[in-house]
Amino acid sequence: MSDLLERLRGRGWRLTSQRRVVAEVLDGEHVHLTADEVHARAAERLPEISRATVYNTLGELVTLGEIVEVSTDGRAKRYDPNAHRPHQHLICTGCGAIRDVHPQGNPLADLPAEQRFGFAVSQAEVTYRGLCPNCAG
Amino acid sequence: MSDLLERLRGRGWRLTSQRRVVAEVLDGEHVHLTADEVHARAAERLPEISRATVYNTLGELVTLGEIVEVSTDGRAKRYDPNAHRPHQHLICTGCGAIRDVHPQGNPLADLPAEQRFGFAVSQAEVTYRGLCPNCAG
DNA sequence: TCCTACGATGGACGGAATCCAAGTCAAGAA
DNA sequence: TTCTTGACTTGGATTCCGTCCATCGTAGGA
Repeated sequence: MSDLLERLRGRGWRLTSQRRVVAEVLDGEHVHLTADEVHARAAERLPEISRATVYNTLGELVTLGEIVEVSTDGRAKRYDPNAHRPHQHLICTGCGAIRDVHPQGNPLADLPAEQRFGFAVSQAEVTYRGLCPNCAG
Repeated sequence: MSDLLERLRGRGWRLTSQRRVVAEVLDGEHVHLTADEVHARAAERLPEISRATVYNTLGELVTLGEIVEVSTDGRAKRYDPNAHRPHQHLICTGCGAIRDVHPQGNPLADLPAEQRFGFAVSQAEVTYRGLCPNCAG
């Protein structure tokens, strides 16, 4: 059993076949899938799984901090299984491909106190955009 | 007539009452409105204006670079009329309020060449999140 | 093995945005 | 000024993404 499933069990999760399959899909693919893509891959192994269950499970995994929601454009959210290493995203403006990137520096430190307007700023998310090699050709 | 309408005319826009009203709404309010809020404010002056027209006009203004689309959460997109001065956004995780902020430094420079994977990176968008003074209370 | 509360199901529902065919009108031409 | 035309507007239907809900099923403890 994967580390992910171990952790979920440790948190008191009831281990159903549906949750197992969703977790395995995310654990196996290190890409950024939409909920529908997760559902499609899960349904290959467990044909009766419903979309509602996939949405529920994804939401729970996000709450537990095991995966991260990525809202790139205004389209469907994507789910990033690489939640334990902090990173940012680089998105192709042509085809929408997403890569994890690790910029230097700390963007949080770049926001001076007088630019915080009394907010308790806790997070800085950076999205880089540009054309990928394929789309630039 | 406002500068914005001047520029649009210069670009060959047919100047309809609907477009004029939408442009005026955005020019007047320096907040981040949703398409529906733009429609509501526009309808105060031009009751028959349709949602489709508001969406069309917003899309055209985005293409022309006069306004910027902001996808904060998974909810409705917001439109930022402050497109000519580069800036980033600070969003309250409690109430969703948005402020324009001007961080120091250049996030684009923080992405080393070996982290660009051949992309022609042209833009870096930073979203800060935290609790605003009201929500922190 | 039995119980039961937690989880799964799938169809209905909702908001956001787009599409489309038909009607309207801004602005250049005469 | 009036005419003409293609760009623009309209609103209802449609799609897409996601959530809700009543009902059914089942994991896992007793």
